[in-house]
Amino acid sequence: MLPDDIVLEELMRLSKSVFVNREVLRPDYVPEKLPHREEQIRRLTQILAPLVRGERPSNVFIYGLTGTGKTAVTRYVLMKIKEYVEGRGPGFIYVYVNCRHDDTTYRVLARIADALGERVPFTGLSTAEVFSRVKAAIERFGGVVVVVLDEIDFLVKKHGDELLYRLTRINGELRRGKVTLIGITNDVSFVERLDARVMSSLGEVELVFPPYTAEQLTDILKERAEKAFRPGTLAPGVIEYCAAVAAKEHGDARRALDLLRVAGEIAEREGAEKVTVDHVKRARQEIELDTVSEVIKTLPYHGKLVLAALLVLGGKAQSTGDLYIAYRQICRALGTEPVTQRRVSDLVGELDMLGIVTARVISKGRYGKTRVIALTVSPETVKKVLSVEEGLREVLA
DNA sequence: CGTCCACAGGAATGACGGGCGG
DNA sequence: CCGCCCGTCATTCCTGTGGACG
Repeated sequence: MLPDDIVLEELMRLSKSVFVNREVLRPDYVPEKLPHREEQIRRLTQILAPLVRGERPSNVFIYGLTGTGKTAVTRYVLMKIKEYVEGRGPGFIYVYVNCRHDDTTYRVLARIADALGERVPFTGLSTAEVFSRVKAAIERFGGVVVVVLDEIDFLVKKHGDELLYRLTRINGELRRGKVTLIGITNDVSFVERLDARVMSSLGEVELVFPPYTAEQLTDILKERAEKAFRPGTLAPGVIEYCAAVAAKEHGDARRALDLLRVAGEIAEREGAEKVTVDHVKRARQEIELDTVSEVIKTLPYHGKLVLAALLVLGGKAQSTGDLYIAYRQICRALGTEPVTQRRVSDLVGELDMLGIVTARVISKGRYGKTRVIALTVSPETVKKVLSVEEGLREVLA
């Protein structure tokens, strides 16, 4: 094929695409406009304004459910302040850490070190060593370091608040340089479990992000769709449908944007002229399949078996004990040594955290206290993903 | 109104593999 | 290469508890 033909073919293909710029719909895209978050932007800017003078702002604690714009607003405001400060005064460094991904003390510290230009090995050092390296790096830098700890509840759930405690006290130990912490969480109950000393320090200022309504989601989607799609490629009602679905799931803008993007991708794959509501419906299924297989992939082997046991029970178990019995049967069928009930209890907790199962503690009075466990995704999806696993196809049949 | 069930979930511990500094 | 430290999966032992039953 001649280069000319390649170019022509590619141009033809692109001109038919429903997208002009699909990046705009990606979750990590920081838009120029953040509809219905004006108040939060204003507040956060006020709080962080001391950065302009090279001074340390108060620590900030931000609450709000997933997809309510916490991360986007925080990054947006910090980016803008950084641009403003550029060449105008003392600079500052900002570090963004997602604690869902970096969920150990070590990894969080390594992230901070990295942003300060201090290379830290993957593993091998003691956390105390990394901590003192971070401190040294901050003193060398000498300015304000803003540390954003997103989804901070993950870190605390797994490793307690020790790191937080140390970070909130770090300013007293530093001879030069200052640290401001921005903690972000979507788990409100998490606050109660936090040490009072940490909370009073971390929560010097608090900021709340309410969920979006369906109408607000529609605005957000319209805004982005204009940049993402070629004009006239969205069938009527598509945006409203995405907004309605996401509004039902606690006003999650990320979900709404994902839905729209994947629907577009499906339409494009089929060479369709327009994105329709039907594409959105299929996008829902595809997204569910993706998230479920992603989650299951990271699960320990016995975690998968526990999930299989739940499937055998029709997607819900009245008690951990019931589930454990079903799990043991699966182990027997596979000739695998079962783990203890204590361990299964933790695995259930893990599945709950990952959001593919809900586990509510209930008390049945005289008949004990247990957890009622139910699948939150469609059993077919889980079955499809689990069937890939060695020997499980037969067990599930 | 106390008891007592069926677990929840914390704490300590260990085996294991991976990775680094010295 | 050794010794140390890490994260992960798992065990053992344990204390705590909401509320129906007696």
